[in-house]
Amino acid sequence: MKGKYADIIVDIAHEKLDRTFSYIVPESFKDSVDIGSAVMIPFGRGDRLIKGYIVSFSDTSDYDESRLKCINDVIDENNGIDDRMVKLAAYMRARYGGTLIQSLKTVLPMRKKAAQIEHRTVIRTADTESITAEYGECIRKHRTAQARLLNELREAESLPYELLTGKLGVSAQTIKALEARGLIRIERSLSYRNPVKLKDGSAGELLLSKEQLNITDSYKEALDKGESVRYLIHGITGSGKTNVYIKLIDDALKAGGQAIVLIPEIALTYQTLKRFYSHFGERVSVLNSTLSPAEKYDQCKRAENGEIDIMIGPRSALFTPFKKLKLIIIDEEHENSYKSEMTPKYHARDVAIRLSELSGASIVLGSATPSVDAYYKAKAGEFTLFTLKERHTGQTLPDVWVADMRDELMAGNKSMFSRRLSALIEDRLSKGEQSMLFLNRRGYAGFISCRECGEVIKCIHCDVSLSLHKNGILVCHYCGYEIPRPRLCPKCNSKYIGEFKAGTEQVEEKLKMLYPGIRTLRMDGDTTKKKDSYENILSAFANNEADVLIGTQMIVKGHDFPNVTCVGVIAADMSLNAQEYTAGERTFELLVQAVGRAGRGDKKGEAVIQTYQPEHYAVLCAQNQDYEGFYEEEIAFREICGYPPAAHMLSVMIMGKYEESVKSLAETLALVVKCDKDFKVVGPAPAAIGKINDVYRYVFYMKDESERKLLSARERIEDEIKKLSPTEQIQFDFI
DNA sequence: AGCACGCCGACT
DNA sequence: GTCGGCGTGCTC
Repeated sequence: MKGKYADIIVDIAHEKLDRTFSYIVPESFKDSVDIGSAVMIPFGRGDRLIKGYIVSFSDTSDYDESRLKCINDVIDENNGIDDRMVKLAAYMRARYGGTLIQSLKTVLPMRKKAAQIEHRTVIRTADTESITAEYGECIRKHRTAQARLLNELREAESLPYELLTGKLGVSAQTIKALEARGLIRIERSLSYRNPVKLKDGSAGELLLSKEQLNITDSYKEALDKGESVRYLIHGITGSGKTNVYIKLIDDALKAGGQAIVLIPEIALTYQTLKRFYSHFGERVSVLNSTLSPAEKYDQCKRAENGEIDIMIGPRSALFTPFKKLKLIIIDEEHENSYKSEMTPKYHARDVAIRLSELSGASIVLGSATPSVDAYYKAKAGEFTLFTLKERHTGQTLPDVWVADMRDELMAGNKSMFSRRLSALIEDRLSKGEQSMLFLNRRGYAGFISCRECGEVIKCIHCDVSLSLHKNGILVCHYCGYEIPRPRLCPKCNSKYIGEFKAGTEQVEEKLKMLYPGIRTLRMDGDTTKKKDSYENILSAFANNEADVLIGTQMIVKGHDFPNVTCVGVIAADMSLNAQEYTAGERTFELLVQAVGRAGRGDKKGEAVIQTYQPEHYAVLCAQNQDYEGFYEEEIAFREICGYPPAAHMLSVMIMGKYEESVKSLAETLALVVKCDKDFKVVGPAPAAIGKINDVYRYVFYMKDESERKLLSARERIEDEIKKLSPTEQIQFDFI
């Protein structure tokens, strides 16, 4: 039970503070605190009040008991479910690195009532001349820290506070000193967010096919026995996965349980939600990015109090504090957005599996193109595989053509559209039907390929394409191998070798040149920057306001356009040559999805995949919609090369302002693991994006079949970091 | 992270 | 001698 003392993690993300501190629990708070509670505690010499989280209780303390301080206040009471969440955070800390407080904040994200996020900016209040004068003064007086800051301010009007204390190594008191002298001021800005409301629908009847019943019956059986299950549903688009989910949730709810449904943010549309609302009404709640932190907090409280039973949302909805969690569903399980980009860089699928273990819940993954990872788990018996092959809408799959762009060049066609695709677009124009042109921009990081034979210049060590740098040198971002850019194709001696150039703008221009009067819509990073423009473009296209929609990744997901009967993939290769081992998987997924956009109405669709590598299995299998075939090829590749899921991988990224010190730190850290163990360390080398905002990035990788070995390697690196306490930032990524 | 302590160079 | 910037170490 609760003891006299509470072990508390303080809300400061720093390795040196990444441990618990003991505090006395005053008698008056005994009833309101529990594991996971947020409390205010006096910390440090000045006894300044900071926030902390209780992670455990004890009756004894290793620390001098007379020097223990008291908990000052309880900010957030809770009812004990957070024991599980603290364990989940501990798992995430152990698996993905970082500090426990970072993991805790991920897991207990909505515990702050604050409706706004504070952001600090340092703004200079003097003109350039006086700053320069002051700078000279500081140099003379050897005030190096102030000089560094003033030097930056000569160039910039304002700088983010965190940048100064982090990358520049200027301490808070130096900033305060300059503020006191009236040279700068610190501005605190608050950002707000607007809420979005959804309406309820009315209940409808669910008709399930034999295939679908197979899944739901099996679940019901396990549920009756009080067992939990792990399912992977491989269901082609239109096979009615959502109806299966609804039935599963229905059963879980009837058994007194609660459910979490994860959906990629992009698929979180009104139509999808409506289906859940119409079945479960007010028992459903939705978390999305448009909710303010205060609203998210309210939703969590409702879940905790049992006012709702189903939470739908992206990745973070996984941390809904349900007391009787019985089912976790992850739809479109292969989606990249389930992987967090922030420390801890967790994957929702893996964390969900751990959460299901901690709470005794079942877990159901669903996808039209399951991730190699999940399929591998299913093959290994960790998940039960179900396949949905029938389309309940009765639509047929489109005819898919592969256009070999090498042949096009040989036939004298130097344009970016193959003859087949041109013919189809013309045909659709005459019939008043619509086309979609999908431009694969993934891996557009300047690889070099031969337009005649399709050869791509690759690294001799790593089997990834080399990137062209501005100085004309080809560099491997895995191992650092470099060669000068060749003039002729090393395979066929053709001089048609170079960077592949094709942006959405160029495609649009070319189309307008070829077909004057054609109405086009363009959707990419540039055109969707404005708020709501994403929805606007899609609805304009749905209203037949354009003949062709040109876009990147974002047009292949979600929305159905019944009048689209032609889909063209301009350059399928681009993602094949991305510098990631998942390039094949990503390409296959994108192609299957893109092709699936054609013929969603009653009219039959056609699709053209343009490529320089028509023989690549990702292209061939996408053409035939052959998932099994693709998986077999892909897993063979992963096994041979020792990539996940056949092995685990740990990447270490070092980021800092000075390239030399970043590089040497990377080498030092790599050496820690290089010399003493038998597993392969690749690199260090500059990261795929070697410099962002003047911050240099170096990276090295380790691959091994043993998860434990890699995690212990990470611990050793973390120890070394603690010892050196460098100014550079280090990020781990474990797959 | 942020605060106190104490070292060391600069200036009266 | 003192003043004050800036590195160092500690925080229950």
